[in-house]
Formats: sequence, structure tokens, C-alpha cells
Amino acid sequence: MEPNSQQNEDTKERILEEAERLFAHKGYRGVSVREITQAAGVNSAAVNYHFGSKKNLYLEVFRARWIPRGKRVAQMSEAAMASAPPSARNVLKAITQAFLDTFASDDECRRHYQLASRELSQPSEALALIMNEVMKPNMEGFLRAMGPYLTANLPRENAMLYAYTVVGVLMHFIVGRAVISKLTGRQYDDQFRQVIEDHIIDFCLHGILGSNRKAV
Amino acid sequence: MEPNSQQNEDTKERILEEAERLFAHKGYRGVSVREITQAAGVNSAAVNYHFGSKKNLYLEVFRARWIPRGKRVAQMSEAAMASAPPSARNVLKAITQAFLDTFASDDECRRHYQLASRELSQPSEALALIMNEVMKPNMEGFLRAMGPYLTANLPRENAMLYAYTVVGVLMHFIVGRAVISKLTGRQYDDQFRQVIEDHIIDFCLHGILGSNRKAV
DNA sequence: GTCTATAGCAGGATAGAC
DNA sequence: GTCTATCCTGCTATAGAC
Repeated sequence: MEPNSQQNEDTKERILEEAERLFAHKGYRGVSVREITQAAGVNSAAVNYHFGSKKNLYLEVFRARWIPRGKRVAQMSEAAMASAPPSARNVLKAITQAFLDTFASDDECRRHYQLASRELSQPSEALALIMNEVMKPNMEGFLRAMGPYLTANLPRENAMLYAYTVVGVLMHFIVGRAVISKLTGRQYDDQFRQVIEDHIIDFCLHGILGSNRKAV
Repeated sequence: MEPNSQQNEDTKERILEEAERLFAHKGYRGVSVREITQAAGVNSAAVNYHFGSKKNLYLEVFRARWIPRGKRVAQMSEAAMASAPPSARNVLKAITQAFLDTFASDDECRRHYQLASRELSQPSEALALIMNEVMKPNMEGFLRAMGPYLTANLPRENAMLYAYTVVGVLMHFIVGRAVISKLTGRQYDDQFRQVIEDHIIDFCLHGILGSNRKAV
């Protein structure tokens, strides 16, 4: 690979990185191309050269970064479900830990779900991407793993509501971190993180099994 | 009240109404003052005359419309909790129905929680308003009513996590309506609405009581 | 109080030198 | 491929006529 192409890839990567960070933090309209290129330390024309338009850069953030990361989360989740002793609790533990821990940093986790959360409540073209490529398969994997613990004749529609609720609870705790600290008066450190993780697992476990515990 | 003042109030009201609708739909940055004044059928200078600035108009939407409406939701919730036979399920039913039904229309409900949801994940000055005036008191009312059904020594911090989760589930189902229809393949009509309402009540009821059922 | 006109600025995108 | 300079559009806010 010749140096120019290398440089080129670096530039594209840096733009994508900063674009994701800023879009997650401020939303699409809240960020300017100039702000992105400045943060990436590249020329202000680079976005249009490499991505064609601001809008396409936004979509490329999802295509090149969000979706691969989302697929890693799903893989981690599946792997944990397969390796732990089979139980409903371990299935929920697997998806919860995958959602919270399959990231290079807390910040990356937060960014990831802020982008998703904004698409859920204010859809753009990116929503179809994340739903079809990541969220729907992830929810289906979760439901497959939970299958043995649900009533046999539970309609698919109702099962999907459980999966949707679990995802909602997870995202709500990730993106609302500042609010949680304010409400509880407790700093969001590793210890509190663990409290929250346990809370989510317990809440969702009983939420799902409460009306669906299979007769033993 | 002289006609001018009346006209004046009408103008302010129309601007507030359209501003809320558009801010909820597209976010603060996604809406221009021109768009709001055009939708309200008033002159483009009217926003600055009546509200001083776009930012203050945004805050005024919360002060003049969101918070009173949020307080009505809390009142409905409290009233329903007080009038129904006391049970944990009825407490959850009260808050769920208050969240979903204390609105002139489905659209108004959606707008209300879209504004709140965006503030949660991307706080502005409005967040402190809605937290202090509405959300915190509402959560505390919910926990007071749930108190008899929780273990006596449950730390306030953990109780708050339950309230925060219930609010999160409710908002997730309200703002994510389009996604739910896509996931389940089912149209969001009155019948499905009832399915979802029952789902939310059951999920949260068992989610909370699962680890906290008082010994009888 | 209401409107038109516009100042003043920031945005996305592009042309063209290097 | 990269950068500077710039076009054009659209924004908020305001000044000033009526």
C-alpha cells in the first residue's frame, strides 16, 4: 500500500471517528462539517472529497463503524449464552453484559447507544440499517435463547415485546447516565455500575418470567 | 381584555403550539424560527418579539406547556392510585394509564415524551426543569404508593432505580411506536395499544416484585 | 403591535491552485 | 490528494416603517 493511500485511509478513519463522537453527542443537525474536520485535524473540504456529503458521512458512520460494532455485541452475547450453564438468568446476564461491556470504553458504549436511541425516536435512513443488520437479529437470538423458559404457545408478537423492552431498559440506563446520578445522588463509578447491571438483570428476568414461567 | 391583547395571546399560543410540535418532531437544531412562524401563520419576527430568542421559545415550550401537562399526568396518576383498591398492580396500572392516556390525543402524548426523551439523552437547560418540577415528584409519588409492596429495608437508591426503569419502559414504548410496528408487523391501533399497556404493566409489576415481594 | 427588509453570520458544497 | 478561497443558501436577530 503506497503512502498516499495510507494517508488517505487515516484521514477517512479520523473523520469517521470524530463524526461519530460528535453526531452521538449533539445529533446530526447539531454538528457542522467544519466542526468535524477541525476535530479530526483535516481540511474542511475532506468530508466532501471522501464522503460526498455530510449526510453520506452520517450514514457511513453507521455502515463502517456502528454496524460492525453492533454485530460484535451480538456475537459476544451469543457466545456468552452458549458457554454459560443454560438458565434464563444467564441469558439475560449475557445480553446485559454484552450491551454494557463489549466496548473499548464507557464512552464508546454511550456513543453507540446514543446514536441508536436518537434513530429510534427520530428515524432517518440509518434506522433501517441498524434494525435489519443488528437489532432484529440480536433480538431474535435473545428470544431463541430464552425460548426454553417461555410458555410454549407465546405468540411471536408478545415475545418480541419482551425483547424490545429489554433493549429499551438497557439503552435507557446507558444514555441516561447523568440523570441516574442526579436521581440517586450517587456517582456513576464501577461499583454503581455493578448495582445497575444487577438491577437490569433482575428486573428483566422477573419481568419476563413473571407471566411466562413454564410449569415445572 | 382589549382585542389587541387577545390577538397577542392567540399569537403567542399558536407559536408555542407549533414550536412544541416541531421541536418534538425534529429537535431544537432541526427546526428554524421561520418554519415555526410559517406553521403558526404569524410573522417571522413574532418569535423574537414575544419570546426574545429561539432558545427562550424552546424553554418556554417546557415552562408553559410541558410542565403543566406533566403535572396533570402526575395528578391523574395519584388520583388513580388513591381511588383504586390498593394493590401493586393497580399502582402500576395507574401510572401506566396516566402516562398513556392523560392527553388530548395520541400525537400530543408522543410529542410530550419525545421532548422529554431528547432531554434525557442530550440535556439542555430544560432538563433541570422537567426533572425537578415533574419527573422527580412523579417518581417519588410512585414509590410512595409502591412502598407497601416493597421490602421494608429497600434502600432509596434501589427504589429509585425501579421508578427510573418504569419511566424508561413507558417512554420507550411511546416514542418507539414506529419501530414496534415494524418489529411485530402489527399496526399500532387501539387493540394493539391495549396489548402493549398490559405488557408494560405485567413486565414492570413482576420486574419490581420479583426481587422484592414482601413476606406475607 | 405588526410587518418588511436586511444586517450579519454560519452552514454545506465546490472550483481550482498546488 | 490536499488545501484555500469562495459561492450560495439559510439562519437568527434587529431596525425601522406603518
